[in-house]
Amino acid sequence: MSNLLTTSDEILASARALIMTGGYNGFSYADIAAVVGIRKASIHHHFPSKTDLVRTLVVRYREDAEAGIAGLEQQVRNPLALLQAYAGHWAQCIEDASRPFCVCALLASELPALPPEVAAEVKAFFRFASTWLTSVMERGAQDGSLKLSSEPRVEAEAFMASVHGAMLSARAYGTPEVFATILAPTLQRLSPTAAR
Amino acid sequence: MSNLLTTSDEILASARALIMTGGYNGFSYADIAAVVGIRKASIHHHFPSKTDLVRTLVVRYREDAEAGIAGLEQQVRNPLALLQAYAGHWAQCIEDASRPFCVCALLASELPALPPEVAAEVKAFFRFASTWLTSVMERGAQDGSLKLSSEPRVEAEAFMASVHGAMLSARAYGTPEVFATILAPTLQRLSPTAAR
DNA sequence: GACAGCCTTCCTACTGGAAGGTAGATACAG
DNA sequence: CTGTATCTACCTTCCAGTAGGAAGGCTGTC
Repeated sequence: MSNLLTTSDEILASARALIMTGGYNGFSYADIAAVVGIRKASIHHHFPSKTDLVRTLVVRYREDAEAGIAGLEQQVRNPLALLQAYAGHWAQCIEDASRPFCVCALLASELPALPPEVAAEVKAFFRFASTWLTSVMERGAQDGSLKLSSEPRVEAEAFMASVHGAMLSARAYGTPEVFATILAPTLQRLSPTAAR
Repeated sequence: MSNLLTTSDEILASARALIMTGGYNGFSYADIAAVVGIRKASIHHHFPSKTDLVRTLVVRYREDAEAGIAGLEQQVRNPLALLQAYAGHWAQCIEDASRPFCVCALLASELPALPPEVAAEVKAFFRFASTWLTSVMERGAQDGSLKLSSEPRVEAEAFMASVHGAMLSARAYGTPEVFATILAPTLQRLSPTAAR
């Protein structure tokens, strides 16, 4: 109780770490119990079913992302800088190896095999990210800080796809730098200072 | 014996379909047995362990890809057209919903949780795809059929990342068209006829 | 041609362990 | 004395994998 982290927070944190390495079917309550230092049954007290656990995990993940982006928007005004900060966030996560993959990108690849409640939340995360990126693209097109070659929504989807694909490649090659290498030309292309 | 498909081929085919929906941990020998119409133990006769099964599946997958690309290279000479054909292949797979995801892209997301033998083969697939795409980019840069804004290898990695990310988005949104929508501007940008 | 042996394929039946989940008791705080 | 958090003990189901045998085809030998 007097801990900095509540038990349910610890459960969620270790579940996230486990999902990031092996996906939804890649972890069990026993794995979490071993990490957190409690018994399986105690986890069921906090999250009656695995579906409950992962659903609240994804909801929390989106809420954190929303808060993080809201904070970023207050610090950074320039749309290009926002995209760079977004890419930089993931680059750091991948290189830290502490959070080497976006939970939702990983869960999205398993979508058809996920419990419907979890799948719905994963889809909601994609819509949220897409909506935000689209708004950044729109602002960039208006104030000239971004040079778009397609509609803002299409550019946003393409940007998000690049980020997710680059994560996958970084993981496949085992070389985190690959992420930045792939994102650099993508950001370069969106920059108005780029030649031709 | 007189079948068009051998039993082991049928096992591999249904394993591939199952992996494409739920990944490595998302299927069991029992699932395959139900589809193929034999007993679990019979699968063990063909593939002693799950690792064996998936490893040969990935090896076969890469061999098929190599053969497919070799055939494509004989039909199509123009590098831009090669990239379009490559993207078109995946677009068709996704829309057919028969093969809605690249097996290796899916397995790559689970890499840290995969048996080492399988992980090694998945990595080999990524290296193969990257090497081929790099060679296409190099030829395109030489004969002017592609307009690169970075080194061929970087363009190849970025292109592959776009394809994989677009697959993920198409799955997340449940709308196959998203794949083509994302790939279109990517191909457009590589085309020499594109303005600026 | 018939038998014998072998190989392949598939089967039933089983094992040990891990999965998600439940029942019910205990400890303790407000 | 009620609610929260944790425990032990257990359940059912599923998992990958094994043992051993039945069926049938292929081949060599007499």
